[in-house]
Parts: sequence; structure tokens; C-alpha cells
Amino acid sequence: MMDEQGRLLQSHIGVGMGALSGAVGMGHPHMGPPDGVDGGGGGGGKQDIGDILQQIMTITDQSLDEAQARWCSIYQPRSDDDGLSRPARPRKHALNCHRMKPALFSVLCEIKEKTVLSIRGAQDDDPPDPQLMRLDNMLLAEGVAGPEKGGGSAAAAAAAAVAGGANADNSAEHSDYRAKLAQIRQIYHTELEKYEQACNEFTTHVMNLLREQSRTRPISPKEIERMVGIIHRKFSSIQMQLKQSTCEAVMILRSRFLDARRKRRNFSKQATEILNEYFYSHLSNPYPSEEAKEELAKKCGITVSQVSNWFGNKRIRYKKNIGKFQEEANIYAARTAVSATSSVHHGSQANSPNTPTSAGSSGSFSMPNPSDMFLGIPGMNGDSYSSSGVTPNIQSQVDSLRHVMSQSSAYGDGMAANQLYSPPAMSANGGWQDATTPSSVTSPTEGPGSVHSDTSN
DNA sequence: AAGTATGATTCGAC
DNA sequence: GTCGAATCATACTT
Repeated sequence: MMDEQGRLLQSHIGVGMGALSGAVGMGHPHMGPPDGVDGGGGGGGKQDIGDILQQIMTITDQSLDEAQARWCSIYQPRSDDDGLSRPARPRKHALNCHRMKPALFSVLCEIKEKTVLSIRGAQDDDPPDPQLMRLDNMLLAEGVAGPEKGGGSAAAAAAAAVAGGANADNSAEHSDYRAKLAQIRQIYHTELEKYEQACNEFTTHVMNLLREQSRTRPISPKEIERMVGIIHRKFSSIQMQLKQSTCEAVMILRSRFLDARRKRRNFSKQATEILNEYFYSHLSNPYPSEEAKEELAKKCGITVSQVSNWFGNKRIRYKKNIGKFQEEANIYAARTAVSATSSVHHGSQANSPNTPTSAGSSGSFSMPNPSDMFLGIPGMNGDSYSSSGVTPNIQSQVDSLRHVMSQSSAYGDGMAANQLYSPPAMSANGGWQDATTPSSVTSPTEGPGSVHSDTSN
């Protein structure tokens, strides 16, 4: 075992010697003054070097004790030695003071460099870790890494954008998210700083140690550099762990935040009422325009996309089960009808949203005698509408009235014995029928077969 | 706990 | 982009 190592080392040294012979002869920077070798001619110096190197090589084949003894025999018997009984110190001292020391150190340094490089040279400059890059990018994107300002809010905004449309009342969630992100960020930076500080301290410590040791053993600057590199790698792997766990924390926070957004919260009763009012008053064409949606959103304190969602859900659910919504429809239809009546009576503007998309609202139509249709409904006291008296503005109320009419007669869950009308605004194929078509209202006989597929908004 | 209501999301069609 | 339709996930009700 030892033998093998020794031979290996020797072979390395052998290689090194060949390569180094020039440097040694030409006065290596780490070498002492060439003329200081022997004070005399170069021949003696060369002889000296060769001697020493020869001995170094032979040492590799010897046991430690033998080697020590040999070194001792070479360097010990110096006249200026204090002659202490402990053999180690004098030997060390002798070594340190030897005039050949710089040269030897230099040679040994080069040998070490060569051997170390040949052993681990391949893995020295590793490419940037893709995982680390990913982590860095994510931390940067999340606003954890990088500049302090705007990081958290940017991430929160991004998260909000992912969910599509900011809810007006989740600003609290936003701030919560921001606060938590800031917390993560702070921990991350504190830890990072700690690690960096520790890394620097440790590096400095090691460098000092190596410098200190370089007086007693051959340590090349490259070796120190390499050691520093190793330390940095170790610390960067710790940093990577920190980054990874930070990323995980951010992901968890993010998913929780997004989940929280998905958490359904019912709209306020007022909001639902406003939406229902619009829906049932525009039952013929319940597709609010962008403007109408914005207005509704503002009124309800929700977003436009929520309004869209609501109408989408409402339409499909209403269509799927009209009977279920009958009561609700009646209530809202009656309500809007009442407001219409009062506004018509008092000549004031109806309070319903302006509905540019109300299909064909200006079209003339005739109504069956409402006094027959709204018996028993509060507020419907037999006011009669004539087509000539109805302004386009109250088309929505007309829709409501017609809805009440139809609902109160035809679309109970089997409750209406006398089916008189088709659904007010739905065509037989499931689309929303143009409500302006008088026939659907005035001609009960036409029934659901009447198809007017104006579903555009 | 089970059932229902409801807001949000997703997917394909247009 | 919007829409309908199906679906999810939660809130609410029974």
C-alpha cells in the first residue's frame, strides 16, 4: 500500500522533475537568489540541489521514521543549533533556516500543483449549475432576490394576474401575501448575509492559516486559491439549500394565496340583487355589454370578470332549470315592474342600468292585458301598458313583465295546468330568443317552436 | 354528513 | 376575445 503510493508519488515527481528542471535552473521566482546557494560556484549549488532532490525521491520509498532520521542526519548537525534534546524542533528549525528552503518549497509547490491538478483538474471549473440558475431566476421573479423595492408587490400583482382580474375585496389577501413574502425575503437575506459572512470569515481564517503554514510547508498560491474555491463551493451549496427552501416557501405561500383566491365567497346580498335585477329585467337578452358590466361591477363592488362569470353561470343555470328560478324570477320581475310602473307614472327615469345591448328594445310590441296577468302580485294593480306609451328605456321592465306573465302561467314544475306561453326569451333550441318578437308573446299558439336566434350581444 | 347553491375555472367552438 | 357547457371547490342549508 505505502509502497504503491510511494511509487506513484515518485513517478509524479519524476515527471515533475523533468518539467521543472528548466525552472529550477533558471531561477524560479520562488527560489532564493541563485548565487546564495553556495556562495561559491554554480557547480556546488547544482550538486546541492541534485543531492537534495535525490534524497527527496528516495525518501518516498522510506518509512516515516527512516525519512525523519535521514532528514535529521542531513540537517541536524548544524553548528548554530541549540542542541535541544527534543529532536523535532531543531529539525524543523533547521529546515526552516536552510538556505535551500525557498527553492525546495518552490519545487514542491510545483510538484503539488501538478499532482493535484492531474488528480482533480478535470472537475475544477464546473459550469454554472442549471438548478441554481433556476432557483435564482425564480427568486428574482418572485421578488425575493434582487432589489428590495417593489419585489413583493410585483409578485403579488403577478399572482393576481394569474388568477385573472383583481378582486376588489382581496386587497387584504394581497397585503397578507406581501407581508408573508416580505417575511420570507427578510429571512432569506438575513440567512444569506450570515452565510456570506461566515464564508468570508472562514475563508480569511483558512487563508491566514495557510499563509501561516506556508512558512513551514510548501503551499503554493494556487493551492490557497483552490482551497478558497473549495470553501466557496461548500458555502454556495449551503446557499443553494437556502435558496431551495426559500423557493419552496414561496411556492407554498403562492399556492396558498392562489387557493385562497379560488376560495369561493358569496357576493353580498345587495350585489346578488343588483345582478338578478339586471338579469331578469333583461331576460330576453341577458348579455350585458362591456359598459353595462362595468356599471354592474361598480354597483356590486365586484370585478367585471366576476360579473361575466355571474351572468355566464346564471344563464346556463337558468336555462337548465327554469322552474327552479321561477320564484326568484317572479320576485325580481315584479320588483322591476313595480319600479317601472312608478317611474312611468311619475314620469321619472327608470333606475335600471342603461342597456345598449338590450336587443331591439326600441321595437314596438303589444302586450296582452296585464291586468289579467298580474293579479295577486303586489303593486300590479291593473295598470295597463300600451305599446305607444312604452319608451325604449323601459324595455327592461317590459321584459320583466313578460317574464312574470310567462312564469306565472307556463313554467312551473308542472304547477301550471294551462300552458299558455313559451319561455319569454328562449328559443326552442336553447338559445336566447329575441324578445322583441311580438309573436312569442302575443301568439300563444305559436309556442316554443318560434325560433329567433338572435343571441348576439 | 349529505345535499344544494354558487363563484371560479377549464375547454372547445366561434 | 366571448360564449356555453362541464366541472371544481367551497359556502351554505338541511
